[in-house]
Amino acid sequence: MPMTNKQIAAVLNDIADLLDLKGDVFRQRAYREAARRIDMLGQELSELHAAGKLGSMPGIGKSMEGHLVELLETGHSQRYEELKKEFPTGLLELLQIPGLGPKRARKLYEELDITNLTELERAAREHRLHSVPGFGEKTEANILRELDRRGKRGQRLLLGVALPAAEEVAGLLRGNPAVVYISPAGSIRRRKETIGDIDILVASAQPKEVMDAFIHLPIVKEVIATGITKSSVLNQDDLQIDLRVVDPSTYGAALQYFTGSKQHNIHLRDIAIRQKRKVSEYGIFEEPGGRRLGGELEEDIYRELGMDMMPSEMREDTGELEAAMEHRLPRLLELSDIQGDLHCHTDWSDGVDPLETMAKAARELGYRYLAITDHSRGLGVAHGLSVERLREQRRLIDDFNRRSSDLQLLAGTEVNIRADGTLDYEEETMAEFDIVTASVHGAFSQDRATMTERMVRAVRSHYVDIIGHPTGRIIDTRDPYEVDLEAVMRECAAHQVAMEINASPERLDLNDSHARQARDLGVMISIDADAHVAGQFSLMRYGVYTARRGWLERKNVLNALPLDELKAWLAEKRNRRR
DNA sequence: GCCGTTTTCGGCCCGACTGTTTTCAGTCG
Repeated sequence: MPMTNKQIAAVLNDIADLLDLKGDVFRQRAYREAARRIDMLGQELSELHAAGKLGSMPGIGKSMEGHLVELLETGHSQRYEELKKEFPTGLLELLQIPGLGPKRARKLYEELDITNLTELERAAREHRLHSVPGFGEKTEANILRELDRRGKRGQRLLLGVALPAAEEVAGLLRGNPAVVYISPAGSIRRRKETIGDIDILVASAQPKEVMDAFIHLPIVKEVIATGITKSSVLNQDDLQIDLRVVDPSTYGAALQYFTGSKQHNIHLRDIAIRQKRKVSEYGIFEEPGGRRLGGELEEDIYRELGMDMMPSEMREDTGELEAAMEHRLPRLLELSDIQGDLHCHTDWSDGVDPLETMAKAARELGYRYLAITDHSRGLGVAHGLSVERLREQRRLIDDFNRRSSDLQLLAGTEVNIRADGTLDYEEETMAEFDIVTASVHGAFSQDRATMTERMVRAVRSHYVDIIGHPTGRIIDTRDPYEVDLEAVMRECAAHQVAMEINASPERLDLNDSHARQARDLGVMISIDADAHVAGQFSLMRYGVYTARRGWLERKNVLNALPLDELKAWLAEKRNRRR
């Protein structure tokens, strides 16, 4: 069993930390960059290796390729083992304390023989730290405070929690006359699936007034810090929200900078240097001389470098800067392109609302179609539908469609993919549905080969239109099951089966990089809210964000098709069956 | 260790803040 990407990235990051302790800054950066690339990769390294394509990855040169091959084939790295002999491994824990970097961690090791967090805490409590040159009273107190906060700190926030909180604040401040521009920034603006900090950027010539309004908002429970350029508060849900104020003349440059990602900015500035330009959060400048070329608008930065402006979701340094330079950025899917939702549940299975209520909510969103896809009979916990109840529900759907001119309901199912890859209804029942989503709901712990075979079998059944939440992950709660996703994708492409981006913020499954891989392999994507109550249709936007992060265009998305084209797609598939 | 519209050698983002400093190193985002 070869190491997974996550495991390999963890080893490379450890090596980077160890190199950092040695003071080998640039080599450290190379390892960290390789780890980052691997972490974001849409497919397993072992597959790339098997295909002989490891060396073609950007940021991976001859040496790194050698390390990766060694890790994949032997499960360990000689370089790593040697480095670990130079420093006690507990020293790496110290680097996780904010304010403690490689230089000072090493100093603590050399001067006080501190080799792990426990020893650090003891030394700090005994006030031994400030005997080390460069460590004073405050540093010691800060380290103690951070040690104390450790453990209490929660996980990263889901975008589905962070974005509404940021939008609420932005909405409340937008009407303030001192506010010229306002926008959430950082990973929220890039619509990453999880968020570290909630950052909001304001352009104003009267920062005092903005800060005053901010810290007195009704949603503010506690003011953590307040200054002229930056303030931090806790809202009623104990979420920390940071607000920065900049002068309107530098707003674009600041928004560009604070949106990131860090890698995107580093690469952007590197390109700027080659063009004898300098980019900072204050603008874009000519070098030498420093004449300012722009910066009030975000577009200024990209335009002055000869690039098209790219959506914030793309800014992860995965090729968007090159594409922008060559004027070949994709035209990303928009929420308004979505014509309907192909996956929802009613009170017939484990949903809350009746079918009529769900249909009404879909109509209010302007959808042209909605697939009713309750669970199949084998899923007892979710009140899966028997064949008799399916027939009954079908009559209800037909009846609705006779009365409705604007919204069409499709009679569907979210059929369970059993452990052996067979589907949960007989063939003659499967043949009656307008649309079929098939999903794995149990036996998650099968080995990789079994799970892959199981899903491939479902794809080949000829009755399945969409594979639902294809990896089964729940963010920060349940890992994806072991499966050769690329093999499943190839099968989907060959059999005209779409894959889902489940838009529920705790799923987002497929994720961004998988979605991009699916697109590259020619797999259609269906983006669905998987609503179990009418209000959840609005979660669709999170799926669209994920699709945009995966560079998806309208043509890649099944439910961006108008109803007649969707029906044609489904009919073509049904004709293939014969 | 990576990379190339100056370069196969010699670079590798930029600015702010903090705490410890008499002018700056370390850390962070």
